[in-house]
Amino acid sequence: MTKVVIGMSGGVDSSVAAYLLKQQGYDVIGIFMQNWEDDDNDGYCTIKQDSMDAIAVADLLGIEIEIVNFAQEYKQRVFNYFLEEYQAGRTPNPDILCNSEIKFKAFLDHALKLGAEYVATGHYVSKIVTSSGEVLTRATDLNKDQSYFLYRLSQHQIKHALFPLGQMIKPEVRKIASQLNLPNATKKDSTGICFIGERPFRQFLQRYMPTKPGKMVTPDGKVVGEHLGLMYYTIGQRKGLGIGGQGEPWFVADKNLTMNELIVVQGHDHPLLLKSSLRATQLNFAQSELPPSGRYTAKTRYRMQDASCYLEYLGKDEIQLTFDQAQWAITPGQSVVIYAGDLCLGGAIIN
RNA sequence: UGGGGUGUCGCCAAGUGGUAAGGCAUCGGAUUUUGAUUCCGACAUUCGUAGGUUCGAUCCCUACCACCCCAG
Repeated sequence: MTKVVIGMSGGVDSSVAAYLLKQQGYDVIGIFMQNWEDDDNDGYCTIKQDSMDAIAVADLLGIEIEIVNFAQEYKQRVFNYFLEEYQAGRTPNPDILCNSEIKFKAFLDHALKLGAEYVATGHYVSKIVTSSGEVLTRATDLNKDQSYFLYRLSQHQIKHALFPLGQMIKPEVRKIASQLNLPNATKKDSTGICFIGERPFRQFLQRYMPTKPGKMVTPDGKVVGEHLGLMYYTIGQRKGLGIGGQGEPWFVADKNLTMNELIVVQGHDHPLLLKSSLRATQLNFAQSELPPSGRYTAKTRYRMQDASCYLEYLGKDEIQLTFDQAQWAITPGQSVVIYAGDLCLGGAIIN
């Protein structure tokens, strides 16, 4: 029997995924990953509840479950980067790194050591084999598709991954869960930074980065408010600026690091919020051959529609994408993920 | 000091003798494995203060206060 280690988070998705694997005849072992250790008791920590749910589900399904702690690795490989990026005024996506560094690295290594052939998760994504290797493809449930978060996986990582939910749609998953009487059948979908969870974000960041107040200015230099520190804001952000007064809402359009100024503009469709091209580095493509220059679609943020664009290489590790239609709030630190039809080819980090 | 103007929710801002629009901000919720966007909901028994006229005033009158502008 092929051995599979599945990451069980305590949520419905990974629970049903575990069930499906078992149905498919795999030798399934569940592992609950603890990747964050809270140094305070602010009540946002759901690890205890989640691990109990995972254990309850494993019991019900009749599979073994083990708890492993990757908090060390998470801090070193994900969280430090996360903080560095914020310090630099960018907006990182830690969950993408968490996937490539923890779930499909530390965890994968652990699984391989246990003699497993595959690691599985409850992600909504599929994969197929092409002449130049295995590639991820969009999930059947386009609404839940998580290929964006997994674009950094390498050939080796994809090869050893199983995604039982790739062809499922969420309502089916919920239905199976309730038919099985899983305790988490109606548990709310989790959101928030993976493992850190939902908590007041600014407060959380403030534990690691001191505030550094400055001015909020319009593109022509008019001071319209005060900010607490450029790292607490992201391009396209509207909420939390506190600028009242006349007319349309205000959005963050840019940051001036040297002046410590936040550039804000009024109106959702302000031209400064729309850019038709971008450059990105830290390329990652799964297949052995780089995709040739040409037309693809790409998304600049999770939950954005991917848009058609032209890809060209500016160097060994830099690409430029030119979109047919300007994209809203392209943000340094975020990832662009490139698709060819339903194939998720890979992507890079926006500069 | 004389002349003029203004004073409505944190900020803009309608309004009228008949019992307070809207927008921004804020807060709550929905959506979301990046607290971005988007969406929904809440949000002035009260209209600078004190009197008066009136069945009834935020809107009319009087005084006062505050701020702004022009004179000086």
